[in-house]
Amino acid sequence: MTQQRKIIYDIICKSPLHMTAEQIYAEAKRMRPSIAMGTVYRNLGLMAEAGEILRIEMPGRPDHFDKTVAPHHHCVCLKCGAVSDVPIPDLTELLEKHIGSPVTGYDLTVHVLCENCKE
Amino acid sequence: MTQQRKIIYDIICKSPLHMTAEQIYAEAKRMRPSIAMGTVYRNLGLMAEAGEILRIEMPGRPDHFDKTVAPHHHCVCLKCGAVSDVPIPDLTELLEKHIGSPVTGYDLTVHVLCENCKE
DNA sequence: GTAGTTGCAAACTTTTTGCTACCCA
DNA sequence: TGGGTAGCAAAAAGTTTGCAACTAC
Repeated sequence: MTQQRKIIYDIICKSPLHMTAEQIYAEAKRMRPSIAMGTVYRNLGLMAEAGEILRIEMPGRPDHFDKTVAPHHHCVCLKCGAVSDVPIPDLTELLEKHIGSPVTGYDLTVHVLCENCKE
Repeated sequence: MTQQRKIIYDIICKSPLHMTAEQIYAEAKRMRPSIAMGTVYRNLGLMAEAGEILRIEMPGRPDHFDKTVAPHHHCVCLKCGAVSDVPIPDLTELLEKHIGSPVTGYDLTVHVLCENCKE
């Protein structure tokens, strides 16, 4: 584990938000101005693959990253783009019941207006 | 409605598949070799916005387009990337019940192995 | 005639990758 | 001292856009 990776990992762990690579980069740059975007992406990818962090993908938006690696769901605010956790049980069984064949997994993102944005 | 738009619309309507812009472009080019990718994207965007076709977005994959505009759900084959319809009821109420606040909408893509790909 | 559309190419966004130099275990 | 990284810059993939020429009505 290099200094860079530690910085990136700490940013994710300390933040209550689910940040994008861009946001993590900006934050990391404050602590180590020489850090490169490529390094951020590379380490995010490696940590996500190793199961140390969770990559949250959703259509049309940059990936976000979550310190909570246990499977769970997320919502995104349609106005500001903020991503947060949401208490929904696993839907695999329900989906299989309706589809009638095995389901490998699924992507779900709930659209909401977050507290700040629901004017 | 220009010739180009009509060609694009017909391709979508005639195909049982949910094609990508790339695939639609390839098909359109056979009928009108001078057509440009930009024209395909522009018309897909315009028709999707007008509600004449449905844009299917999912993380990490190109958009697909569907002639069925009524809201419904889709699955994607993890092996070949083919997208098809899937009979799942609307989940808005279920989601709101769990979350406890209004839900504007949601993205759901079910991961499967399609008939051809389930070894 | 003119508003809208084409084809082309360039720009854009997000993410990945090739490369050389470097650092540390 | 050699395998894994960093930093940089270029590339990749998918999509959008600016613009001059052209179409359709």
